[in-house]
Amino acid sequence: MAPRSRSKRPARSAPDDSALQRIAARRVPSAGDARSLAEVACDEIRKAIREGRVTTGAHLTEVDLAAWLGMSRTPIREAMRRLQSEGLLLNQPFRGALVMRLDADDMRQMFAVRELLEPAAAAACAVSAGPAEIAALRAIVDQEAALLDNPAALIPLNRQFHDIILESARNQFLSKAIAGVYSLIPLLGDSNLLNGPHAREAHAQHLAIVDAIERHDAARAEAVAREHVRHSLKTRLTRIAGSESQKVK
Amino acid sequence: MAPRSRSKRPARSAPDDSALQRIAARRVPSAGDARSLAEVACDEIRKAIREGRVTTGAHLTEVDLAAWLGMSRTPIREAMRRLQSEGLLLNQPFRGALVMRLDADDMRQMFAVRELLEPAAAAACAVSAGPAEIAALRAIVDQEAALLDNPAALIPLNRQFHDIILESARNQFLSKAIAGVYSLIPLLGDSNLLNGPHAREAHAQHLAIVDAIERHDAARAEAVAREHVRHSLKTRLTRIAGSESQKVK
DNA sequence: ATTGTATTCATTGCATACAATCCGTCGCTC
DNA sequence: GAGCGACGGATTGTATGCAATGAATACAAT
Repeated sequence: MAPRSRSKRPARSAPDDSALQRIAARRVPSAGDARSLAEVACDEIRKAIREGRVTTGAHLTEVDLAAWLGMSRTPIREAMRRLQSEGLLLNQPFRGALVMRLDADDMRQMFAVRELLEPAAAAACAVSAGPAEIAALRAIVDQEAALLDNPAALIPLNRQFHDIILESARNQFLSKAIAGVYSLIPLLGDSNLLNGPHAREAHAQHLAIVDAIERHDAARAEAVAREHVRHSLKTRLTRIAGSESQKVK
Repeated sequence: MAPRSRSKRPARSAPDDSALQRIAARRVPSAGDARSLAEVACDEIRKAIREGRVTTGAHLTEVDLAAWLGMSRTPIREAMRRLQSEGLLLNQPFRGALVMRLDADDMRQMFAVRELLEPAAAAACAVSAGPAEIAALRAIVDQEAALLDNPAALIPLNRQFHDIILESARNQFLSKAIAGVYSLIPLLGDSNLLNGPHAREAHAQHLAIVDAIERHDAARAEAVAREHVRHSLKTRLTRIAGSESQKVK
């Protein structure tokens, strides 16, 4: 435990470079930086969670985060509220907020919903995708093929792939529902794409999905997308089972 | 009226009373007026939208709402942000927020998602519902049977019915996804349950769903729930088509 | 030693003041 | 008369101060 750190406000002895960066960025908004500090805070906290720089169990307080990011509590409040409603943070009554933790059962629930939504999105995309969108999907899959051993490049491509399908499905409610689930994926730990064999299999499935979409074969797109989700869950569960043995509880 | 009923007590004058109050408040934390002003504002605005007291097109500003509800802009901001992320309000850059308007196409998109999620919830409920939950569902359907011509009573029953199914499905992500869609239903206008024939049909479908759940017949529960959603959409589209003729542009 | 109580601390809720920003308009120049 | 820039109103974004409250802890009494 590293709990009571009353002296969590050095602020003058420990110059916070990121804090300075934020202040500088605010004083010189000429670069078209129209983002509010609340959005900045949201993204920074999200990134910190994704990168594991804030551990599940540490309780984040408004003042600590404000000091960290060099802004006042107000935008921090707003960011924390947003992250709480997204499900990334868990509001602990008077003890700050915890980073939400998802166990294997949560993961299964989450993938059960993905297995409902993503195949539907793929099917809708197969129905309504135009040539431009199909070309964009094809381009992404082509890039993937050349980067199968480069997870750092693969991850944003994967995100783009799914985003394009979602947009082509032309259903804002479906998009929002899936986005609500996607935002919690960082809580599941490292991406599956760090796993070479999984990345190859996922790429093959992406390819099959694009082929089906190009032929406007909704049933096939749906089936492959469902298999894609199932395969992703299987990989994650296998990984968890492997690391379970070294968990000290 | 002014919901300004916050009881700020000195908390020092009556030791025994305050102690008892604290203990009671701890046992039932969500029952008292421990709601923050932001929550109050959220509920008030929601209610105003539901009751049509704010028209789509009027732009709500923070200061106006703050004056209306007798609080400062800070909790209003929080409430507006929440309603925006729920999709009830549309943030207009620097001109206040609009009440979101959904057209027939939005409605179809929304029901397409409901048709994915709600049958899945009914199926999961059929698998995992215990006797207590089945009894609760049965009780609601029984009450419905006696109130088929009383929409004001039917509407909360309907909500409870779906809530119990959702909880019994034991999937927090499914619940959140459906909740995200449900919260926008007030934007669709009056409830279908104001329509007598529809209310009867909906009740019959509820009954069939409970029967299936009681027999743990997931496939049947899923099929009836899907039909339930489809029927609801059909009723709404019919109503819209009827009122379309009197719409000026 | 254990229990009940008072104090202190950490944290949030809310209000208010101020700065930044956007849009429309008016006046100025050419 | 037309283009253009500055000003003003409206609205939101941010900082900060204060009050309230829950939790932890030290302390006294039995």
